[in-house]
Amino acid sequence: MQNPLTAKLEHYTAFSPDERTRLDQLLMGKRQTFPARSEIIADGEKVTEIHLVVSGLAARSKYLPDGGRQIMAFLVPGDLCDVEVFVLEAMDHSITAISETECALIPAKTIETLLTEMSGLTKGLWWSTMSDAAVLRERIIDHGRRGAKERLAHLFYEMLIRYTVIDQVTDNSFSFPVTQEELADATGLTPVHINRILQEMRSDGLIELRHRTLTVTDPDRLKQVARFESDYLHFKRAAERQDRHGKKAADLM
Amino acid sequence: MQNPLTAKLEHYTAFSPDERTRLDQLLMGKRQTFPARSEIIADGEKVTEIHLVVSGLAARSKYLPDGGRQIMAFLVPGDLCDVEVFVLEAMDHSITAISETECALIPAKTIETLLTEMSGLTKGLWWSTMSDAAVLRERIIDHGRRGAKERLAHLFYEMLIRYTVIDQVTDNSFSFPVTQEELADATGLTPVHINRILQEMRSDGLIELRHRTLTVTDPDRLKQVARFESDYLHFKRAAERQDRHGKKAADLM
DNA sequence: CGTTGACTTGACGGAAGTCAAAAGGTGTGG
DNA sequence: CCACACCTTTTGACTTCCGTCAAGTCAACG
Repeated sequence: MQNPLTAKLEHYTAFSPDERTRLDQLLMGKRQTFPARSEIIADGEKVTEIHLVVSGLAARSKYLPDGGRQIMAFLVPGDLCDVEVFVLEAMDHSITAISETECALIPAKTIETLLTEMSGLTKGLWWSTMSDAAVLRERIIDHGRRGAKERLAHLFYEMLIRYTVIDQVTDNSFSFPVTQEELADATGLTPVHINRILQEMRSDGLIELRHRTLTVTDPDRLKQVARFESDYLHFKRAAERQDRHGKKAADLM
Repeated sequence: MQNPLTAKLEHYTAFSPDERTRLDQLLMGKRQTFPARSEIIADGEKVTEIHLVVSGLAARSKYLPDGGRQIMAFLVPGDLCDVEVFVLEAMDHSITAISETECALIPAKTIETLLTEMSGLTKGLWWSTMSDAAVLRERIIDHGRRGAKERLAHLFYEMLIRYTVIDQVTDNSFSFPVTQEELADATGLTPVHINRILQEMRSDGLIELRHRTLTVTDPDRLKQVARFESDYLHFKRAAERQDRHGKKAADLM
């Protein structure tokens, strides 16, 4: 059978014979087979090899504290499990085998070489893509497994962090000029329902949203309500470096 | 104020002074300001410049045929709007300004240079990230704006295409060894509800799901039920090249 | 043939949607 | 400075989709 990664990528572009050979060689290395229902990569794991699905079926999923589970994507042959190691300190979700799944392992060395030969801009663009994807994954969990109030709370808390990172938060307040209808569009709820939940959150003393400004009255409790658990925005390094912005952002997580 | 892109990326890694200078220079070029509620990038547009939000607030969103709208992500200063042009023929969603938003435009030339100096593997990895993100975005629309039946239908149709691309579909049938509970985890529904919907779909003559094999009895109608509209998997080039797999995959879209 | 895991069925409850109308803001032009 | 239009927010009554709980069936396998 043809290399499924090349098969997939050729739907996007044509490769030179040389490039194709190199891609094919990636699958020639170490292989590992995982039985059905086993964990290919655990949540929180620090991955050093990239896993590529060669046969079988796997899922990118997240286990929630309440025992629930959200599958964010199915991985079929040709799909990569953990490209995000380029950015992430550790996995922010797990990869599980649905049926018996065989993976090709692409060694860390190959990858590190790539990183060093990349320009700062390339890295920046790529990281941007990957951290966006992390936010998207979290939003899927929101929509799939969290109630309306949790969902809104989660969105607000996420925005609090993201605005903190770019240093535009003062006294837990920041400009967030969205209408209730736009909040509805973002959370997959209706404007009417958003309105009712906002009232609840206000009377709970969690937030204020007035004059296009969001004030997080009680960040800790908001975080709790949101079940904001994972460090999915991956600002760990910032926390370690303890720089000006980093310290503030790290405090929130 | 500091360059918001650098500010954000420095939370991930340290840059050399040289790299930082080059990143900063990106924001020194052309700028464009978009009024509130205007479209920064239209769905279907072919973008030649990368847009970086410098100030204001924008949203990555999709307008649905029924007039509804799903916001998939908010874009704050430092966020890139359209890195996906590296893979996509055209945007599969639109970017709209929520409040007045200023963007820095990174010219096509800068980008093309990057592409040529990238190795095939790097491209492969990056594309993989980006097409995964496209699938994630579609899943958010599923969860936010589609009912249970549409959601399941959409998942099935997506899997049909993805398995077709890697040439593992015969007679609209392919191995899809998931339990109803796993389908529930993937769609954000309950196993019980999945069961009832599957029964409906079976009696509608849309699909069969038995013995770990999914048979799409009526692909056209399944696609309709799923409101599967966008070409979000971006196999256009395959369609153009009319190769063996491509022709089949293209027929589905 | 009994155990296990997946699937099926029914009765009931609740979170969120729908529809419709009123109230509150905001900006523009007279 | 008022009046008007328009948009956003708020409120209430009613509906529906989907979740919950719980029991029961079916098929595979040792």
